[in-house]
Amino acid sequence: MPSEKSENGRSVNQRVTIREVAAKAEVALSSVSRALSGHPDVSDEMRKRVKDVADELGYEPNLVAQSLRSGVTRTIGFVVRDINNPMFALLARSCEHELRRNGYSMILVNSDGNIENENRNFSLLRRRRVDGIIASLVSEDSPYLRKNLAGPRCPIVLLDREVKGVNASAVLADHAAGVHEAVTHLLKAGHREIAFVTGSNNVYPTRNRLQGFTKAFEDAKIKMHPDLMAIGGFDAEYALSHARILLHRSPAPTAILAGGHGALMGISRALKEKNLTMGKEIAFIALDQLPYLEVFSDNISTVYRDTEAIGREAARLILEGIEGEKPRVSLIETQFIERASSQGGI
Amino acid sequence: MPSEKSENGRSVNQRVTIREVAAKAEVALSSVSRALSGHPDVSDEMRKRVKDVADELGYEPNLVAQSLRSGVTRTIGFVVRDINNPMFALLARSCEHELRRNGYSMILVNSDGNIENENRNFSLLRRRRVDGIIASLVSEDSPYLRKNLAGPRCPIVLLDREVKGVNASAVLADHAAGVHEAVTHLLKAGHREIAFVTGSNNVYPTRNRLQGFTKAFEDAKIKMHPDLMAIGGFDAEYALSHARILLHRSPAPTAILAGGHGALMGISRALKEKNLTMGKEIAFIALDQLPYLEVFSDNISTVYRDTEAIGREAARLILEGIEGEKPRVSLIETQFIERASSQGGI
DNA sequence: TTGCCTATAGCAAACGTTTCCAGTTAAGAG
DNA sequence: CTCTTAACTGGAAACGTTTGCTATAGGCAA
Repeated sequence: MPSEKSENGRSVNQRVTIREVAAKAEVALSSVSRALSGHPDVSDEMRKRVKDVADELGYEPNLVAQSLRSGVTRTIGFVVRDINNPMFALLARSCEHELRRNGYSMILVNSDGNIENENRNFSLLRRRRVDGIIASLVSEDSPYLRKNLAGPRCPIVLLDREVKGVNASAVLADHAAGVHEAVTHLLKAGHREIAFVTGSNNVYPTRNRLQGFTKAFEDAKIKMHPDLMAIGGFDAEYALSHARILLHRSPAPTAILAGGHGALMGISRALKEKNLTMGKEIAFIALDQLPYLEVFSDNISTVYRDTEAIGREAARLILEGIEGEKPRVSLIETQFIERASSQGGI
Repeated sequence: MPSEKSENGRSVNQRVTIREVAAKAEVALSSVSRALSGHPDVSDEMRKRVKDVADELGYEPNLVAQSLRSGVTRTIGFVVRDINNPMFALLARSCEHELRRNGYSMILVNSDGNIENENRNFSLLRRRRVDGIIASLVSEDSPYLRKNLAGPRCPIVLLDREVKGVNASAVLADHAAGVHEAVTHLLKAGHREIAFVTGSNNVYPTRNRLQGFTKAFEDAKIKMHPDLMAIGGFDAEYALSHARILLHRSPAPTAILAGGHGALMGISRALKEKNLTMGKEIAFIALDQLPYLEVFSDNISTVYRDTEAIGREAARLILEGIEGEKPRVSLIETQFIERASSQGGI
């Protein structure tokens, strides 16, 4: 009968360890470790012998034990503000790709837009002893922030967030430039009643976009209407209800800017309700090139930024940090891309 | 001057360990461990004392050490075939949510549709000693498959894949039913030249959809045209080139089915090239309710399955497996949802 | 020949937990 | 009053690696 072959005296269920490799190769544990990890103090003969035995036994090093001993987990934590936003999928993907290329794995945790969850996520990553954390924070003024950004003894990269006084790298998009370009375009086309729906200004993108927005008006020496701004929520519900209100205003807005995925959803629903078509009765610009737009709505004007580049850059910054370099801020450019939806309305 | 306070005699850079908690509370290491892990053999007084000291010192257990000792990592590996498919984002998200709710973290690795990458990914997860693996395989006949599915000493859940003779759970969608419904609908509307573009049949969804497709013709006692099927690639390029060919056939197809994200992309581009509008000159059905369709293309008829439910179910199956239950297969229903795009063409 | 250096190998102590086992105390039973 | 038992507590050995230190051997210069 084909017995549960346990040649080496151990149960077949046990995974093979460095100890068994050492025994079979008749060398010391330390030699196996060195031979396999590429340590210089190993003779060619020893290395070959150990590698052969390791292959033969199908030895796969225990990363948990390696981590405990060496203090390095080769794992990066990615805290994402709200994974509902499809941009994050793209970003996380390119980031993971770059990290894996460098021998790191990524643990992705989602805060669902909630500060308490975010705090728990940071704690989890600290307990897991990740080598670095990439974070898209829910807000820049959470009470846990100091602890979470200063506490961990690992490099941190913030995505599109500005937190003063912490020693973290950051990837910031230059939203202001793109928005400035977009709004200037609208003003030149004769628009005056330009509405703007976006999330609250406790995060950098909102503030930065606002800067570009107001500066465009200033540069054109045109007075803007503060009551056309709905600054307060990134979710579709907020955008929907505020878009409804804005559309009932008189004079009605002739153009409308959507800050992010939720705003895009909400506004497009509100427009449909009132039977308004983007690019005809009203000009529309999305302040983010959301990935799904490429597919079916290739007529939507956007302020574009290269999301995959942001992910890659975040990965590079965290790797730099791990190698001991000083934190730094990396600026990503944005650009207004004119398509059909920003026509009309005038 | 505010010196680098090192009250406990250790460098401030060192993380606090169970040892320091034990010292400060003047109890044994083992008592601290038991008190914090909820072990029953601990007096109330001891538990309080330990917890107070732990809080005071800001002790955060080292999950790496816990894992090494206990053999449990509370980590699930998620091998995804190709994260380009936006459905996976949704699926992974709901899965991660369910896992985190149960105290598990998820490591997501992407195979980019490549068998070698997939093999490396499995190896990585084994070395990380994950407690379970959820996998969407590149193909069902990769040479590494036996090793990767039988090798790891942990439960496995396959997503929409059938691999005979391995002891794994699976979440399978009942594509056949939805496709049967969709094709029957088209046949009743008078369509005869129904084209079908999808990935190769070395994965279950293709084979299963094909079953539903042919059975619908059989049940209607109508002969189908095999030359209207393009079975071979999930990527947009494949779909584009084959859709072009199909559209030049004579008689031209009056309806076209897209199997998955890539097919949808490719076909819609081909239609645009020929200036054909879905629901007018040609009927169109997407064999997957892709998340972005809800947003702008709410007129696309689809065969729907609840992607988030699939993610949740995968999480539950893996947790079951960890608790020692036998692997099992869970079937998810699909359903034809008629919208405007499946009109016309006749 | 002697001494020193280099290259390599082995031993054993970590890393931070959990858990088995044995010991202590106090309470309850006889 | 003694014995048994229950309820805890402490000590120490794991878990599977890496790594500092020591030992050995051979080569080479003096």
